[in-house]
Amino acid sequence: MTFSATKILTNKRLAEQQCLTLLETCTTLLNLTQIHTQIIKLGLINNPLVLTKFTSTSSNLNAINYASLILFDPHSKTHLYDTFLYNTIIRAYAQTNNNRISSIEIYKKMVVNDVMPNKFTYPFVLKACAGVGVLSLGECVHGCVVKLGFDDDIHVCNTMVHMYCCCGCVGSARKVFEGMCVRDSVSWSAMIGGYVRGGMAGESVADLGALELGKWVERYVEREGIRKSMELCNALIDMFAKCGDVDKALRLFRGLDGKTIVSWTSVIVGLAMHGRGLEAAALFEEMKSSGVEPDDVTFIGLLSACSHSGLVNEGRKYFSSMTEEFHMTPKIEHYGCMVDLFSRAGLVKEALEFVNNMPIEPNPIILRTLTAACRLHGELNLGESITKQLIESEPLHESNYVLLSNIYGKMSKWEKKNTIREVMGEKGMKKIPGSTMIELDNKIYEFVAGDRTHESYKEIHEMIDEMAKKIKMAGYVPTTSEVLLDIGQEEREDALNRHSEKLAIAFALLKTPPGTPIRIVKNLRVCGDCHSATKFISKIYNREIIVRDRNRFHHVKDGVCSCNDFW
DNA sequence: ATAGGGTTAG
Repeated sequence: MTFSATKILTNKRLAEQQCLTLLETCTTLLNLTQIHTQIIKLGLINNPLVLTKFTSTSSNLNAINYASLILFDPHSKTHLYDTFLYNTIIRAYAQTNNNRISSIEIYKKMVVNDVMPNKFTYPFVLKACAGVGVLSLGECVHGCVVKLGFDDDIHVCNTMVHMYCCCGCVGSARKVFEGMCVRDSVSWSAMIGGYVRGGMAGESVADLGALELGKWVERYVEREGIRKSMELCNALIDMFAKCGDVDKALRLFRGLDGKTIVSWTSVIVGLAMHGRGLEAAALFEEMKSSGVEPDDVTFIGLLSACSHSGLVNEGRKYFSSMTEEFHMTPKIEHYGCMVDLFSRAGLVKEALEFVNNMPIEPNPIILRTLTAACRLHGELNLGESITKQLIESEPLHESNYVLLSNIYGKMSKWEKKNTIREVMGEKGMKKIPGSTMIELDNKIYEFVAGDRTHESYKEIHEMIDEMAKKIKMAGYVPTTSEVLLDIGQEEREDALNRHSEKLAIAFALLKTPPGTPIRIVKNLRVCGDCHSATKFISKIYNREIIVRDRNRFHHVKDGVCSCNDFW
């Protein structure tokens, strides 16, 4: 009797072990189905170890899907482990790239089935919301957190900060952050990361103030003696670089001991944004000698650094070193960087040849880079044909139409250009209007082209006229060919003068004492004419002008821009 | 048995 009981027990344990081993090696859905049958047969459906294993095979989407089937399997009576099981499945989905929405679906089922979420549930759910980026959903979850009283948990709050930041709502993130009674280094990294990304997303309000805010954050962290973890330092480096003080970022980086690949990559990317390609390349070499292996992200940073500084040969060299020296397979992103490198440097033929010889199909992003280069360097027919293909493959992507319309503008095919605009109108698409922001005396001002609503409208326009006269005398030639409208020369010049960059600069010249640096933020890429005019203005008015573009910084001083005209 | 933050070209 004793013997057989032991035997059954041993068998059970053996079966359990067998299932665990099977799950360990399982790769396909078929295998999973078989294992599931086995699990039911062996009566292991309520075995927590087996179920955990089932759900934690998270790298395998099939396994996650199957695990969620098990959860709703009529054979399983999972009362004891309900919350835990839901949590593991929610976590598994939250960690995938494309199935975060399932994570939220499971959470909803959890609520419907009256299974109580616990404080471990919410970081997963919020992470999924952050990944999906839907604010309303996140807000709803926030409401549940408050209702259940989990808003006093530091982990939950940290993820809420992260979630709001990812949804582009830095203000709400800040509110949660302010409401926390204890903040640790994770809270700060999440908040700093939010300000940085807020800037990148064009939520310029955050990022204009961010340099001052950043300094304040650093002082605060120092004063409170908050542990400066590697993640926090890397977030600070990234923030200072993206808020315009790349030297500060470099100093912080130099002071780090135990630099990780993320630290190196952050600072290389930072230098790239500021057009300091040679320094980025030098740092890359230093990194190699210090024994840190570059990864694919490092190469994106490095190649974009070459691209933004016009270092074509270096870019080529580094691209081939990826395969030859580091035995990596370049991804579509790296090919994209190379196309961008050639395009910026005006080597349209090389760019085209490169695309034709690529071992993978170019994606729409690469094709758009190529057509933009075609437009800029006069290969209009080629540009037209590629853009038409793009519209066919992505009929809902607004920038394809803008590109084609601009190509027709450059060809002076006004009728065709108008047709495109009409098509866009019919489809309810609109070109994003260019705008420029500036912060003066703690107030944010936003300008759009031809703005007449501003209180100082008259003064600004007088200033612009004066600016135009002075810089023309110094040799500025308005690039009227960039005005893609069917109008005469004088009207073209006038259209250029009403660009939002020029309005903001004129306003700053009026309102700030001589010699003060001017910091402005654009939502799109800076236009060629404004770039040229800014250089002249910096010299004549003796001002340093720092322009933050959609992609990068331009430090304009004494008639020279840090981008060396590659952007 | 289960948790949070940092790097990515156009």
